[in-house]
Amino acid sequence: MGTRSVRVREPSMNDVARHAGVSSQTVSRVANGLDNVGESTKERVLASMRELGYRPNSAARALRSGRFRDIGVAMFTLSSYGNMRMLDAITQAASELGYSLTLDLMREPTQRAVSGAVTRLLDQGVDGIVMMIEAELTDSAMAELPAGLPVVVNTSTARTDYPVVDGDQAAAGRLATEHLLDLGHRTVWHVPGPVSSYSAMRRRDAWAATLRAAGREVPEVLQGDWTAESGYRVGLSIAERDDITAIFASNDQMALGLMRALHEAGKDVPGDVSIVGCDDTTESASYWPPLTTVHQDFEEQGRQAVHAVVAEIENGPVTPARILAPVWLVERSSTGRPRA
Amino acid sequence: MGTRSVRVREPSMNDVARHAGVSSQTVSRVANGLDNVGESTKERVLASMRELGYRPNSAARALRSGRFRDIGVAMFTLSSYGNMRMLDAITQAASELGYSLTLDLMREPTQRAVSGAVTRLLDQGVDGIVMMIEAELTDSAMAELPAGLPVVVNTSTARTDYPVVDGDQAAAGRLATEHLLDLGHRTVWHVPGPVSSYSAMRRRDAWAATLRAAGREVPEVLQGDWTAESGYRVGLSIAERDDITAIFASNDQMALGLMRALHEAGKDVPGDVSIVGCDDTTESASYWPPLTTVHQDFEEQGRQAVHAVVAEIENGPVTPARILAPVWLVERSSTGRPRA
DNA sequence: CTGAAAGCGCTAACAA
DNA sequence: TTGTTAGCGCTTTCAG
Repeated sequence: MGTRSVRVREPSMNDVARHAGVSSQTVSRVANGLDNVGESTKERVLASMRELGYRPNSAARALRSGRFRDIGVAMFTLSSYGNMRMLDAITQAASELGYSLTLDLMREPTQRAVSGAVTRLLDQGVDGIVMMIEAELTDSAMAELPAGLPVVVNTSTARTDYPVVDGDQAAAGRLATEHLLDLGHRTVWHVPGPVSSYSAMRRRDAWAATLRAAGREVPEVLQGDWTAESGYRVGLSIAERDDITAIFASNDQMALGLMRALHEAGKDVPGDVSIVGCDDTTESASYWPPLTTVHQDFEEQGRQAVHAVVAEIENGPVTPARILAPVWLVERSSTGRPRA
Repeated sequence: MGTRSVRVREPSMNDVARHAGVSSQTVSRVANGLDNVGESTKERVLASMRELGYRPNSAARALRSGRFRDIGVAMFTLSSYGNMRMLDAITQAASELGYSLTLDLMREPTQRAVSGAVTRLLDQGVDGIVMMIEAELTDSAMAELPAGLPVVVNTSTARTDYPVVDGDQAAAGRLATEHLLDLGHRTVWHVPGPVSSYSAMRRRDAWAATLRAAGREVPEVLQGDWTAESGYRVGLSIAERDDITAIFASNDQMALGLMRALHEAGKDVPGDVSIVGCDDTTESASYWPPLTTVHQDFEEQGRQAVHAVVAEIENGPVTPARILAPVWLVERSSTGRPRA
């Protein structure tokens, strides 16, 4: 303990080979778990490895084999609940498949930032990339990707030449809206996420379509930007209106802000206004009141994304699939029938 | 354009050298930004690089130089607000210093899990490791680390032979408690995080010490486990008691759960009970009521951790520092004077 | 089942 | 300022 001195040379395969009295080739075979090695030889090699504290040199291996067994993840802020959950699932899935994970965060939603992230990841030597981007810049940024690089994108885009994994945002918008309509509300108002977001756009479209299909009026949108703060501002702006009895917020944070504004204005949720969120963050069950929301299976999305890149890495280009993770409504206490 | 075909060989330094009519050594110098290269030669090489789409091979570089310019992060769940923020800051700081980041998540708080993570990171070839662990297993697990490996730990432990970066948990507990006492509360109750957590323990100790220093009774602890759910359960269990007027919860989520239980029981916050949280999560400002809490500078911690490992990587062992990031109280609406 | 030879792409050390 | 030589630790290929 406490002897954290200068770094010494790590033992190499040659060292192990010499120690075990075999060729370095045999050591390599043992290290890679190949079966064309005699039982006793294998034992001997394993023993030497242990004794010497051998650790394979991934640089040498990668140099030789051209594979790093490393996948890169490029995404914007971790602070979004969905991103965080997906990253969690991605790390787990990657490690289960024997891949390590290199993370690169993009600071701004610009094409430059995306290219920068991809470049850094590529320079680093990743075998494939999972891109978690949801803005419009996707397409042009993706055009720069080197041909043949396995890539999986989180949010659907116009392009269709790489696998896409996403939640079923259309269903999310529909489920939330139908729930409110079923409760007897005349129509449903909507607080969408930023216009640059594909997910937000898809939820919004589904909300409007559901309303139209039911023959209801489609109110003007109450623009938000994903933050609770924006939900709060929206809430303040409509707190005095008695004609608004049902609101679908495109994420839980905005729903939270909305409820805070309503509380401050002395309105009751769900007595005066029913609120539905989206994502089902861990804490939404503890909001006041506990939030009715649409659950997204981010874990599933993360897992699918990794499986898709790894499949591409190991088996070459596949016909790009488009995977939609299911969503479902979680009914809690922020919704109810409108007052008679 | 959908031409994601088979991968072709990437151009090497030799290719660039041939193309530019110089030696591969010169290309290397240009690639590394050394200044002992003629201006015109440099231009020519740069042009060739661009034309051929040259990208340095990090495996070869790492093999030769023994450095990957990669730091590993081992941590438990991403779902804790603090971890998430720190990881965010760590990624940013690493990329600013020209390091890439490999992430490994440990699934359970066991020694085995920690060793596993370290092993994977080491096999991957990281130059240093930032460990974000806060349980007691730290010490024994750390004992296994190879000598000479730059390591920074997030939570203080008994060991002192590697740099430690942490928030000032003692100040957090003191600030929260003093705030409530200053408001006129007779004493302050406490909902600590799990007993296995060092941070929780330190906040708790500070809470008790502050109470004792003020000559107040130190009530029994209301045990939580970081989740909002546990805060809710605690809240339910004390909802009927009129002698409890002030509670310090060791994180914001537990405070949220606590407030939900109090609301359900018809109690007013802060009218009947004042609540202080800890961490200052983004959403705590939108809780109902907006939460008074102790702000932790997780960004600072992440940044410091990276700077510390990188310093160790680049300059060799340093005398291990113990860095405490400052905390401060953020007063919002969940605290007030007790009823007369 | 085992070994020898060659070389992946790069940089450190030296020479010109 | 530029080039030459060698070799990092491993795996691929080919021989035995």
